[in-house]
Amino acid sequence: MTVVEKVKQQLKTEIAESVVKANLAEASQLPDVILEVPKEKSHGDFATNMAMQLARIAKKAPRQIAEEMVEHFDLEKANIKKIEIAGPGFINFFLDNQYLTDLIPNILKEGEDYGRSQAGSGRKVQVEYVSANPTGSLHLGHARGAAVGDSLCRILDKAGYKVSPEYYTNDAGKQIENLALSIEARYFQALGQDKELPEDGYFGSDIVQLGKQLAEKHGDEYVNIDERERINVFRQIGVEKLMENIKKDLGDFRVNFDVWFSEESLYQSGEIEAVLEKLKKNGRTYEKDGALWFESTKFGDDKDRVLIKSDGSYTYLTPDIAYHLNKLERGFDQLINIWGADHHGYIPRMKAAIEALGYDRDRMEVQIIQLVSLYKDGEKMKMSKRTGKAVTLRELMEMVGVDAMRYFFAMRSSDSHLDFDIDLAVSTSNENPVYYVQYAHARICSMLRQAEAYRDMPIEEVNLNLLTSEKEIDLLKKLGEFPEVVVEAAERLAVQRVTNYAFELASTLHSFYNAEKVLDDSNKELSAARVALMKAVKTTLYNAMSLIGVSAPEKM
RNA sequence: GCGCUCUUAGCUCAGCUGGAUAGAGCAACGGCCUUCUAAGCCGUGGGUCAGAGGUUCGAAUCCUCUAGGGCGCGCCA
Repeated sequence: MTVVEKVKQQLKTEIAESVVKANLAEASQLPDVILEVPKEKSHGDFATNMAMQLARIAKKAPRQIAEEMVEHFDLEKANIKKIEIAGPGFINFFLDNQYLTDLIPNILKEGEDYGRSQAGSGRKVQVEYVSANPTGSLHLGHARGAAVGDSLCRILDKAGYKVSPEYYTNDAGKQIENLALSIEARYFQALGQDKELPEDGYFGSDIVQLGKQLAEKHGDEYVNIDERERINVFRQIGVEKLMENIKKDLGDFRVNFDVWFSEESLYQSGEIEAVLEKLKKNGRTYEKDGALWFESTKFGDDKDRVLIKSDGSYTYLTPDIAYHLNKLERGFDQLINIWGADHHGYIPRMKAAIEALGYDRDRMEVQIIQLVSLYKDGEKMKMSKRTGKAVTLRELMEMVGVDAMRYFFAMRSSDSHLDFDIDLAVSTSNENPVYYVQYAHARICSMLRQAEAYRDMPIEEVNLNLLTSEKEIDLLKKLGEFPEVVVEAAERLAVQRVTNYAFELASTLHSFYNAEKVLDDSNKELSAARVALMKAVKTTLYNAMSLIGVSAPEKM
């Protein structure tokens, strides 16, 4: 438990006890004690709305209740300097903030682990994201999903969950057939022969390249073999090659997976057959018009879904159900799927399937990633995977750099549209928030480089009680918030909380920097204390930035 | 048409699951470098939280309706 949590806990206990002591309510009737940090500084360090909540139970006016509570407070025990009753019945607490300086030795000791907590109590969470078909390069939409998914994994891990990031490779089915046919066509074209691409083929330049490479490497070796065999070979080569590219792109984007799960493996292991059997046995299927249907409407879907088409092949849904059963059987407490906005209509049927298989539908949680619109020179760029004209993750990475992309994608809540302004992301101006945060880190590093006399001083020898100015207390408070921010971001799957926090901490630092001088030879004791504070800020900034995959430069 | 979702300052968005006078950044305007990095700081202006009802001590937040945007609604994937 951090110092801040201890103090808050203490205060909550005091609040609860004051209610009981004042005979306002029985301990059993007591609502949860809510402590908030007021927006307005003049409203104290913490505030509670307990008096208002008790109005009905105690049958008294809130302000009257507040007064009776205040009479029964043990100020010393709860570290309180001053109490005020304000507004409709808020009780504002002004604390002796000296306790905050204890944060510094803690942060320095914990280092990269500052912010880590046991909030998730080791619950096993699987996060499946990106999962793009190996039929081309990753584009902008995937990039946002990748950034959000990876950041989320890092945050969940920090908050004490046991996280398993996973990529589901759709290496089977019709789209892969089309990929093979597209490669075949490009291969023939590279050999100077005429060959049409299939109607739903992939027109990307990477496929053209691949066809050319195959022609160069293997000549006409594949021209005269059996067509089935040729398609098979191209399918394998295509999946392997494109997955290789995808992995490379993701790696360079600082996104890593523990598990790459192959759809094809579900066919080979017989799990698709097995899940169909299970659904049939549970009486959740029926036959109609020569197809096998899943009664998903019994579980809240708006229409039933076909599992086996009348031509005998599976729909997209079928292996996906098998995949989700596989995940559930692996014993995860929670499955988090990160899907593009175009798949949101797919959620009810997947939840229906999970329920039909006998699991709690809420075991699976879907985080929707909304579309990204790219702007360049004030103009909106359109993306389309099929025409091959899409802006790819790789291209954008080369244009604006990983840091800017990761920051921008982690900056907004993922369920709202994002306008990505390329010119803004590359600009090295003050319009660019990435630099604002990085600059704060670099600034501290610069100071530490010059702080030879203090930077290696053991923390026990530093008089931290000298840190009493308003800006110093602001910084300390902000530092203390970090662990809670991580926990909240994890619980609500809200990556942007961490980004906003990093921005706020940077802002508090810049403000402090302009108000106070850290290195001052005429006051060495204070300088030493401030250097220690700077080290703590540096560590916390670094940790926050790591969570969203943004680098923390030492010089800019 | 039905379902999901979004609508907050001129622009892009936060808003801690119901709290006090709704906040940032950009843009606009005015200040701050003989002092540790001015990619910074300080200040000013800017709002019918899309609209209308409701729930209650209290609503941007919860419920209903309306308007507008996005996405989805295949024996496609």
